[in-house]
Amino acid sequence: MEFKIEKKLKNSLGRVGVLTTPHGVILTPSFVAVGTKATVKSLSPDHVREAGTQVVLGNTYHLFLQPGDEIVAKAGGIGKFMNWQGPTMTDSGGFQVFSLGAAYGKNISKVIQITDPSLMIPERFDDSDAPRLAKIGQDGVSFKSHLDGSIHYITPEKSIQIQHNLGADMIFAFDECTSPAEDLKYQEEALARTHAWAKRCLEEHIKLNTENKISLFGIVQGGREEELRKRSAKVISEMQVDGKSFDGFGIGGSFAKEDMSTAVKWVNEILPEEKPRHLLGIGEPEDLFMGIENGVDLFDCVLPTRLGRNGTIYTKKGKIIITNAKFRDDFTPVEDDCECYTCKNYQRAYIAHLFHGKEMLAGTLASIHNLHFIVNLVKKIRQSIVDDTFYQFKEEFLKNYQSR
RNA sequence: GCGUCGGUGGUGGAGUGGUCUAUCACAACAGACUGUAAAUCUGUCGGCUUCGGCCUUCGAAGGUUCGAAUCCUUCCCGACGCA
Repeated sequence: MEFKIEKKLKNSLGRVGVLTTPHGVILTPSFVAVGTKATVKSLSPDHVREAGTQVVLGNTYHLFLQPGDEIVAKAGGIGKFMNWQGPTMTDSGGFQVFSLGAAYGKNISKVIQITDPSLMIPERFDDSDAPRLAKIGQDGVSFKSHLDGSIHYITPEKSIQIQHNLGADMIFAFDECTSPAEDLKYQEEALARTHAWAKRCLEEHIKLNTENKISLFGIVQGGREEELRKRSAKVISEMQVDGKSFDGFGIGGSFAKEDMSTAVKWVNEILPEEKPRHLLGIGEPEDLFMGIENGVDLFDCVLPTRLGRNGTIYTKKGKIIITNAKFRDDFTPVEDDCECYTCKNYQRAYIAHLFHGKEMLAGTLASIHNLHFIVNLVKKIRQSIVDDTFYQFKEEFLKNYQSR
């Protein structure tokens, strides 16, 4: 993998680059489509490509459970297996430590709405009895399969082994994505663990990466604490094994919306400029502008496809819920100037009808548009940096987007 | 004409003397969703409301009762059976 910065955004951390992988070139910043189980839900690879997507991200935990990484390896790797010819990535399962652990059965998610910091401390009295499918030990994480209840112990080494079997171009270190509700003491503990695991991931990766085809991204954590975030960025970027370090970096964690931009900035001011940075799991239009302005090169997010399947569609004037009564007789396209397959061929009334009728095509058409919308928004932002019109573009876009 | 069974909120369908504006499902309406336990989940779903309540509902009208969707009478409507 090779990363080249082509242009920088003045007075900020933002940049435009070219990331070359064994399966093709990625023009960054770029939005990565999420294909957890080696499929971008409801879309064929043709749809994904036609939406402008350059990279797809699969998931270690999910593919390990089903169909099993050996099967994917025998199929020729995740790309071949799912018939995606372009670059691929896999997430390490670190997010599942959070989503199936601390967040399990709770109302906590990747981005939470909290303004009052005092509200963020509580949680961790003794909730060790709380039901969860992921339990953290010093050495790794014990997962109870959400599919059949079987127990699986995932260590950093195991995650890397699975990811090498899956065979994506870029893989991630196994980390612990912490809940923002954890207190400082826990964040420190978890961060130490993430760092120790990162080292083990790097060691295992170097051992396995004999053909030098796979690139490993280290993940920065640290919650909302400036000191921890900066420490993590430093530790992860300086980490070396046999003179080798991480090829790129992920920025992880669950954020309060207000904290996200500061956290990203703290981290990217420290991470080495010449390596790519991936803001994990982030995705709303506002966040993409924020991330790019603050030096992020790659994003992935389930929102385009999840929102699409659930009936929410992106437009330049904000999101619309296509099942709303007013769209039942709206015979215009979702967006009249959109180039996606959905907009070129279908009316809102028809898509609304498909959703009301619970037809499978509903989620597909909505996801095609949403993925196209987000992927191309990032492309346009990239172009605006090239054209020196980033700030104008951002202001204009957000004014329209938030006008409703 | 006689007999039997039935008529419950948009629909289906519970409830058979008080805890009933009435279980539940569907439909409808609105909302949520950020490294996918997600084609999922939440809320509303008779009217009014100063959100504490108030008023009106179970085919219709009477009646019994402290109290009726629930019991009785008559009527209306539907299905089936016998003439």
